[in-house]
Amino acid sequence: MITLRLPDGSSKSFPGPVTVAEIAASIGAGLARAALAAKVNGKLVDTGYLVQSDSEIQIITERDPEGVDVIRHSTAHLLAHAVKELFPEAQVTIGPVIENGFYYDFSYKRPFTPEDLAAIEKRMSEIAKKDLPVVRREMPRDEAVEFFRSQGEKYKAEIIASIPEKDTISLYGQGNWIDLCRGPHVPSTGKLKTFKLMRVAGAYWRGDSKNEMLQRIYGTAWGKKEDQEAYLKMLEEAEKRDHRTLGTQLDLFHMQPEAPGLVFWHPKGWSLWQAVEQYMRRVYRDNGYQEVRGPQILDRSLWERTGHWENFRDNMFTTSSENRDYAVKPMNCPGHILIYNKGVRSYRDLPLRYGEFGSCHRNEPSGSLHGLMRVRGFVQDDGHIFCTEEQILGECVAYTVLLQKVYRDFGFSDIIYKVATRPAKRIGSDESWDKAEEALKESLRRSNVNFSVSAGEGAFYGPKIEYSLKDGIGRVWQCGTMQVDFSMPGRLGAEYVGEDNARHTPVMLHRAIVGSFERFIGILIEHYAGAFPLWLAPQQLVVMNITERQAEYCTRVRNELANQGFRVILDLRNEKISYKIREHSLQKLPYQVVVGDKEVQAGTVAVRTRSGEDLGAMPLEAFIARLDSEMRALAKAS
RNA sequence: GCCCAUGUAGCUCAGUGGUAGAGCACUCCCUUGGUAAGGGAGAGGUCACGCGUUCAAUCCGCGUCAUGGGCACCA
Repeated sequence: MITLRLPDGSSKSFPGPVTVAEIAASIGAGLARAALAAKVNGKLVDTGYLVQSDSEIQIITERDPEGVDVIRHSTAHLLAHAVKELFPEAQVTIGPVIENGFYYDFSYKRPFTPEDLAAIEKRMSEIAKKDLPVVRREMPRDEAVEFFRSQGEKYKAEIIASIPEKDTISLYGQGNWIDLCRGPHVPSTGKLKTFKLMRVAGAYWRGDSKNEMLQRIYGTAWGKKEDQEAYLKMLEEAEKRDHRTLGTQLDLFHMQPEAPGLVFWHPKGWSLWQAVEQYMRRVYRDNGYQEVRGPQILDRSLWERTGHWENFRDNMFTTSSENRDYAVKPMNCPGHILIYNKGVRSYRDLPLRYGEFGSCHRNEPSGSLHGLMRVRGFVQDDGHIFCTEEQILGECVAYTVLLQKVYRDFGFSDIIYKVATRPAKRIGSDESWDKAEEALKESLRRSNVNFSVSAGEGAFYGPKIEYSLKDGIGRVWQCGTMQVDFSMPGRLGAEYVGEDNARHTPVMLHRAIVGSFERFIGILIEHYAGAFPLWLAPQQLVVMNITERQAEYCTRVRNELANQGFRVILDLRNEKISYKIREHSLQKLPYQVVVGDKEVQAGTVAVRTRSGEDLGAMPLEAFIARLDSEMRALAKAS
């Protein structure tokens, strides 16, 4: 007798061992049809799994996240099956589930083309329609290695050979096709109805750039058709708000072949930059940072002392003159230490905080460049805090509070926290690491936030907190960082005189809130889809006339708004008002001011918002008061 | 850096082995019109760059550069 507990709390008994499919059928015909897999005592299994003892069981369908994952995994198999039918020489490797879908890597003599993709997708649908049962079977490891080797699947054999010898391997087959897999999978290929192949790309075998390149096919798969449609729609939306597209449309910036990975900021883009920079400058000023500025290039010998010349030589831009070698700075910290070192510091000076809008250059690999998100020249809101180990906690607590306020002001409310702890290869004593890691964690606890720990992911010179924000369409970007550094102050000879009148090496904290301005502005562009809140908008207002008769009045209104500190443009062109409104709406200006004879006569302005709302006519002073209060409220989510 | 694709007017994109086209933008003219495109005319391109094949190359081949999608990298 076997008793099963169901998620609703009820129980069901069976006279002997019973499969998941039979259990589902005993509950209802509908559930039997919908069953994709099951969770037995928390473990995900196939519908063919035989339950042999009392268990907690939950039938998994496409409504469960696990069900969608099973569908995606099985669709990856379906893809491999179709590829093997169409291209028998192709060798299979791995095909995992990823966010929103799956991929499968193949080794083939030539890259797959978009036409191949269409043919493969068609074949996948055909195989799915046949509703082939998906069958699990098990095999000792060595037998499995032999099996795949005999099939000419050397990659698969290699993967299995790296599994411990004693383990039993599970294989999944459908029709005449078979693959190594942990499972679980859907009961039959007919369950796979909603999928789409997205693209082909190269990917290294086992993720190592020393290995050969495989052909990776990406696909998306869903339980419900509507979910896939919503996903494809979301992709379209994301494409529309791509910062590169908007950068051109809104005339913010451009890049060109003479300067790959470097940005030409146009007037409107630079205006946006300045809004961010001036805000961040206030952040420095109001939080105990002294703004500094170091030189752009520094002698090679300095980079040898920091270790950069040895470790990052290929990624640094260098230049030489009069028999001296220089490197364009890839980071700002050495400069800050050199400033710190000029003079004798006392423990009374600590914590000492420097902040810089530091311009750095790194020769990133050509293939990694990506719009504003990954560039070769960038500016960081780079701050360094010199302090004692005891002061780390207090500094981190204050920093997290500050970062939260900054992100909120920019319109981001969702922040993700991660602490990266000591790696195997590291410097510094275990006591120091203990103290520093605990300080980072404790600072987050005191901020009352949830955080995850990435064990071993810290830098060799110290642990760090990584702060990521979630944008308007749910994408996550890592921007902020707080890193403890036990190494660099010592390397460059930074010290302070302690209470004991002896010299000590300070701890240095590296911290940035927005990270790279370029990237952060790229994120802002996409977050707001170019419709920036008033305080960030490059052009906040436009004043336009209806006929020539109001030109002079419009000019006076423009001048007054400009005098009040607003970024305002004047549009007196000989065009219809609807034409002008359309144009400035497309340029996403927050407010449009219309002036016709009526307004001139009444001494008012007619105001229209970006969203198309007509605020009606009002005295200019009333409009300015409204703008002022909106500016004070700072950023609001779009 | 690696794989694949792409590169035609300021922008978005058609197109062809016989040196090119549209829409928008731009200039000029008409129009002075009240909340998302008024009308007409004009100007604008070494078809990314280099080398080949060819009587002839924007088109075919090779190379370079850049961009895009991934991979790898990211102090």
